[in-house]
Amino acid sequence: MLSEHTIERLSLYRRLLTKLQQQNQLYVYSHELAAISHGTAAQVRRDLMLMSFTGSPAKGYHVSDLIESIDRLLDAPDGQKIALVGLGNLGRAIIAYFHGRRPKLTIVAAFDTDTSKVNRLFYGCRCYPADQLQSVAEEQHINLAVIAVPAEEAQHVADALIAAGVMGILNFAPVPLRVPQHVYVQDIDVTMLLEKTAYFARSGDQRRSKS
Amino acid sequence: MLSEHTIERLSLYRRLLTKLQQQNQLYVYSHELAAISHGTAAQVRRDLMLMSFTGSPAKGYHVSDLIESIDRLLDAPDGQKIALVGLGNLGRAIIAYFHGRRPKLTIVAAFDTDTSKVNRLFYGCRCYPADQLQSVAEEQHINLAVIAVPAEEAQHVADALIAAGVMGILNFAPVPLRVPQHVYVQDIDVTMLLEKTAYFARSGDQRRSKS
DNA sequence: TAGATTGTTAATCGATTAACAATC
DNA sequence: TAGATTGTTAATCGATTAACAATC
Repeated sequence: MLSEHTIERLSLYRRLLTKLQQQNQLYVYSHELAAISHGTAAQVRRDLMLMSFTGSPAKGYHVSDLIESIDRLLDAPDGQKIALVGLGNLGRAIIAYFHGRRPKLTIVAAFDTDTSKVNRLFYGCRCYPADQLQSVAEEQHINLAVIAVPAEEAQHVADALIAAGVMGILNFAPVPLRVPQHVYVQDIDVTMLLEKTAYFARSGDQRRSKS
Repeated sequence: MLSEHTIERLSLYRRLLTKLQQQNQLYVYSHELAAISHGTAAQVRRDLMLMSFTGSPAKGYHVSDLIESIDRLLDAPDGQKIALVGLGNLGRAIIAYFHGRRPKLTIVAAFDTDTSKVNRLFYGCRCYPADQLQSVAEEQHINLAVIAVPAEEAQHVADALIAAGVMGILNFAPVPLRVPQHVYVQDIDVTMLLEKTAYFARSGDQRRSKS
């Protein structure tokens, strides 16, 4: 099927396409799309070919048709519900950022152990006590989660989420989660990425990374 | 030189090694280190070989020697100074998290446009007005930066940082920064990664990612 | 010794890049 | 038509994995 890299780039293309659509630009060339992923025109053409989307040599690709195609691939028709675990600074940043941003991806429940946060609303999203994680996630048919808790709690949280039926996890905790094969985990390890940036800033390497 | 993937894994190995050292474990086998990067023992051996670090078939690798070796590679002898631009929820999460965590990587200055934040201390780090970004970064010989501002401001911020001599940027803003070749940019695009997680959660793909 | 692990090379795998006829 | 871009295949590149003699 489609590789991780291709999916990443399609997500970026869609972001640019949406902006172009707002500017009423009808068509786009592969080299224009290439900029947003720091890629090449050939790569864009290959990505779109993989999803069987075709353009014309004269005009390029039709913007809104392409958005529709990417939507069909990336979005679940009925949307996907997300649980956010951990309402510290990071958790609040995430809930604030995603509020109303991607209609097909909605944070429907937040969880924290802090009783001063429990039962309050954060950007329209209710905070539940952490010990109701599994039951609430199960009831609401949540299938995605963002883990923004300290490292020590992450595995425990992941276990509860998976028991509740969660299939994908965005994990900010700097620990390698042990999960069954059918669960997809995307780690975001800020410390590691900062250390890498520090290294390449010194070594003068000119490569760049998208993650 | 060493690839990005290798540097990423060395950072993770060091994290595990530090924990083992605290537990007074003297030696470690490659297959133990492999777990933290979701990698294989062969990969660990190859990574360590690339940095000319050797172990013994009987005991494995010497924990504190290996930490020292990785330190020598990843850390600048005198440390590196970091500027944090943007003190919203995300910025505060970052400054709180890194406070006292990695001695060789210190956030020495924060910047924000919000006058209610300016001149206050955040975890011992002073917040300067955003328009002093270039002058302060230059004076303090800052060579790394974390960008945690809205997308529209990110390019402007990056330009000022680079003019001040910054060589590496950890960029949370969802825009492709245009930078000169000698500057290393590590993007952390949470929206894109969440969309990818949503896709693979549905498609049942069992791969996993470290970023 | 026997057995597990190491260092290192060769084979495999997958993604990117180059190339080019076909198209508008 | 002339020129730029497309779809698609082949070549290149780099990283991972497999293999195995040497080592403790």
